[in-house]
Amino acid sequence: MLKTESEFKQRVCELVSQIPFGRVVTYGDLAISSGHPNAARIVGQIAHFGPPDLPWHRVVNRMGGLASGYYGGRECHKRMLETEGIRVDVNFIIINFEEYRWRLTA
DNA sequence: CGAGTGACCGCAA
DNA sequence: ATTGCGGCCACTC
Repeated sequence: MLKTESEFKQRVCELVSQIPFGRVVTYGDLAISSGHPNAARIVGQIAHFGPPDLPWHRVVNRMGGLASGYYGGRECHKRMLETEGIRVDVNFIIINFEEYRWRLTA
């Protein structure tokens, strides 16, 4: 068996790194796809302390809104999404979020 | 090693 | 419809 240490993190890390361009995912989905339906909080921790190489800017909350602890602030995050071709509301909420939402193969 | 925190989500009043 | 609270697991100090 694999090491029981942070199997969850490995899963989330992998999924995030596999998010296609111009696509977004929710913390909840990542948690569910990782095996823990209500571990969305952990995803946030991993996102904050996790590897910066991963496109965390493509990860948003359930409402499709940008997070708060992103490096540089929501402004940077918003620009990133816009760079990906995703329209973001002035309230930092992704427009047509469901349309950009990437379906995880749970 | 122990305690606190956290980029969340879901439900209840 | 809105607001408030709890829970769950991992990571850091």
